[in-house]
Amino acid sequence: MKQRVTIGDVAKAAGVSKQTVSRAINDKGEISADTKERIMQVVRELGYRPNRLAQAMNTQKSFMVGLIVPDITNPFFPEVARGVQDGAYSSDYNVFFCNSDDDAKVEINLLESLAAQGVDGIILFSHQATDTQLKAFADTFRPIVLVNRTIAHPNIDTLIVNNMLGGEMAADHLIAAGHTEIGMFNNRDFSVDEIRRVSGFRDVLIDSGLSAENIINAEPTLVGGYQATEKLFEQNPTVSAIFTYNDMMGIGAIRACHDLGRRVPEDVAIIGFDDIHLASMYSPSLSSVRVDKYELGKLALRRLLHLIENPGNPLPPDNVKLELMLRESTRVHELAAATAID
Amino acid sequence: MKQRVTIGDVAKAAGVSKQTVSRAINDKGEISADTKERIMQVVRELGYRPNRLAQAMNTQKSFMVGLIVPDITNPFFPEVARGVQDGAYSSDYNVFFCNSDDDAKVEINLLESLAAQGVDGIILFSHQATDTQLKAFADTFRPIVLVNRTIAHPNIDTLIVNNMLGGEMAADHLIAAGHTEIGMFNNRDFSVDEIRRVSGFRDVLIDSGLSAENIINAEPTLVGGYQATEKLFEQNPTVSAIFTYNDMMGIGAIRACHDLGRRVPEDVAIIGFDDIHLASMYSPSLSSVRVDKYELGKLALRRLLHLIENPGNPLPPDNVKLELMLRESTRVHELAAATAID
DNA sequence: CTGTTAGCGCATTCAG
DNA sequence: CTGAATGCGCTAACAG
Repeated sequence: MKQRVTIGDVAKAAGVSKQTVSRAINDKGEISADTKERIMQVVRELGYRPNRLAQAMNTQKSFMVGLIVPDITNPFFPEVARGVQDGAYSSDYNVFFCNSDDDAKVEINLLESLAAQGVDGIILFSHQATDTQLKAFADTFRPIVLVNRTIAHPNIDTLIVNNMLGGEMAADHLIAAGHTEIGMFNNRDFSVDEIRRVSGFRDVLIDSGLSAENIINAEPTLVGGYQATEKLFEQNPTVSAIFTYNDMMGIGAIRACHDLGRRVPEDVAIIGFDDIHLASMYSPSLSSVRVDKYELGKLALRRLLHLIENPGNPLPPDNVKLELMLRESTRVHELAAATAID
Repeated sequence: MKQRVTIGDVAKAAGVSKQTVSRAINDKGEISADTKERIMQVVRELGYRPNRLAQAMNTQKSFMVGLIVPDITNPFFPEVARGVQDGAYSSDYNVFFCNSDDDAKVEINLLESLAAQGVDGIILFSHQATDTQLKAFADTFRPIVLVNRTIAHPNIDTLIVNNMLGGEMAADHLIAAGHTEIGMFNNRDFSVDEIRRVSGFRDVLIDSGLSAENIINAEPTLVGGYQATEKLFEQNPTVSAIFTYNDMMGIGAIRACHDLGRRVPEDVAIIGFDDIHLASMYSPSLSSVRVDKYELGKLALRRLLHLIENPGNPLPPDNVKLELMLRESTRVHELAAATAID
């Protein structure tokens, strides 16, 4: 294989020093317009591209960032990742998009590995690592943007979705529709901001004098939602509505209802969370609290890049839009055919 | 922020030279057992981790690889990515998992960007860039493993799924079930190995004396499959079965049939390709030609790492398993309730 | 405006 | 078995 062309090759071909080439390509420092033009000409001819690793050695800036999520196969996260990547690419960054398997040990390993690899910062969705672990890591690292979790640390910034509000929106709707026995599926892990969506939901039930006991903890996946549904109806066969921690659980729940001979929405209304693309294409389509995932990714990246440039000075808190999308899974009296793709 | 500890810090603390530390951590070169033990002790105490960027400068090996796919939000690819990443992590590599948007320009940009970033190799799912473009890139780069596409070039290795066979399996089944008017949804782009799944399917139809004209080209997405279905039935309302390029199109097709008042499978049988996790959870569940995605990712990575270690000597061709998964979308006489999660 | 020197953190020569 | 020099490709700090 041909060796990649270096700054030295360009310098030689242009008859100048390496430094001058560096100045030309980085567009800084004074340099005469025509030598610059001449150099850029050579750069183009030789197809030179600066070696980022070498650049990173001096500048301590690698133009790499990490994105760690618990489950890369949950469609929510790839949609977030698109937002992160599009933002990153337009600022000339590359993104390590990593899967932690929702496992504390893997999370820490990934953090350490990315740090050793030299990333300039990390966007982290973490449920498992403890505050202490994350703080210890942050001590020796650079900016981290933590999503849906708050840790007080100079290197850790936070981006929170108003999950409690989302839960309340869903609860208000189901109660207004007349449901009195309502089930909730929560992520099996808690103690983080994210599960506020379920506690927000639950608070509304309690305020309305309804039972708030029908909670099942399970994996936030298709299978988790499926099994939680079986369990729920074993415990309480009279439930007529379910609110799920995310859409994957909601879809699993629809499928389970189908297999259990309970019709959705006639017998059971279901509302999910996230509004992944699939929610509107499922059959019946799934009502859901929409999170603007692409925007969420873009915002997280924006916060991170800002912190990289301005250590210790995070942007003012962002607001991620939420919207209750009502579809067939909560709709009884309208015709299914009226629902198009959205 | 505390500065990350370097090899020099360890050397000083252990009272030896940097070289000796280097030897200790890399476990090569002769070094006495007890000085090594002493050094490793200090390494642990200080929490030292070698800086990969610096290592890469000398060794020309960054322990980073790229994975470029056309659509990160198609669940097929995250499942492949898991295989790639799990393989990579166990060999101490990090993976840039990138989305090309199925756009030639983006593909090339990503390739160039990853190359500048210093990756040791790239796994590429590409439909858009031309052979010429890819060859030109490969000329100045390192190993590439191309999936489902063949290009003769010393730096380009190939991993092919036997798509033609998969198509044939699906066709055999539908014909045996008595279908005579069968639609096919193909990826809008062609000329690559991957679309052989549809041509394999088509060949069987022709050999059986059936019409092979009901082909629609569309985006390989939910919406693409949805719209293709509308178009297909406009053109030929008598079609009783559809084979789709991938599962996303298949699910879009089921949903479209539902909205068009055609029952699946009673009026229309549907078979997809890939067997993404969702296929078995959709309602009705989608029959599909299963590709072992995780294994595919692992194999691709294995081929790539082998090529990184042994330039120019690819492994013998691999065989990715295929299996026809029959579910509700092609099943008329069995009870839906009989289908559990699989 | 341009060239020279130095060094980022590490591994690969070599001496000792 | 260990230490001292040299350089990976590039940029920052100086010279000139």
